[in-house]
Amino acid sequence: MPNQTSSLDLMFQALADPARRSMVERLSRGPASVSELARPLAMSLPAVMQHLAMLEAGGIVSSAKVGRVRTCQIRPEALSLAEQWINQRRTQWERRLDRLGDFLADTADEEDLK
Amino acid sequence: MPNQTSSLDLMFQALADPARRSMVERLSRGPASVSELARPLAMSLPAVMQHLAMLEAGGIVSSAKVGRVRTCQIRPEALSLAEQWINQRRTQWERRLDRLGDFLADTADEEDLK
DNA sequence: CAAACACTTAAGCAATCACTTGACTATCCA
DNA sequence: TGGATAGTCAAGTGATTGCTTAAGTGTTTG
Repeated sequence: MPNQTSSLDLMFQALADPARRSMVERLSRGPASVSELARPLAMSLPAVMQHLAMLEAGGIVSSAKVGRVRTCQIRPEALSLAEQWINQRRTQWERRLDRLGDFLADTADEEDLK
Repeated sequence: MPNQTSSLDLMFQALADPARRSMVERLSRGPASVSELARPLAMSLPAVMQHLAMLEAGGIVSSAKVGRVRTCQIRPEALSLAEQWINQRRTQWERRLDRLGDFLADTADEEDLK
């Protein structure tokens, strides 16, 4: 059964692998070529290319080729999209806990009046 | 070759599926049973159980069974871990852009002196 | 021009994912 | 007690991942 993949799917999927996160960490310090990204990773170049493709599919990285060198960059808008999704869930949950706390406090006050 | 999976792997992996994100969205409004989580999803209960297992493996959700009902909850600490990782990469990139901007501005100033 | 460089493509393989159906096991309620 | 309810286990299937090796394609550089 085919997964209908949204942009958040591809984004989180892209971040779910340590090799890809290490590439993102490297890129967060500035642009890099494919072989620079590959250097610290214990795998073949084609493997790195495949990871790069997933990062691009997730919108997290963009790249362009000049001569024989492909240079890669982070796309921070994409990262902030993922960040926002998580943040919204977390704060929604925390607001709920606050309301629950208020409710319990009110109930306690009413108890005090007795 | 076995993937040595870290907690961030499992976390992002857990968030990379629309069914699982919909479960998290539901849970961010408060605790729910397994069948409540399943109701809006067009899939069998066992499928939902498998998604739940991945959410628990990622530390995003915890659950406990009382009588015949299993009640699930969000674990916001886990969510904030993922949020922090993303936030660190994004801000590191943005700081770099700022420094680059300063450098270019300084260079322009020196040009002005000529 | 020829060799080195920086990728790129293709094919293949084992492991994991996202489901399914078909049992089965405990509650809970009348 | 006996049937509905809520969940669980197991096995199987097709698609996707995460790699590999082998064989290219363009770009510099001596």
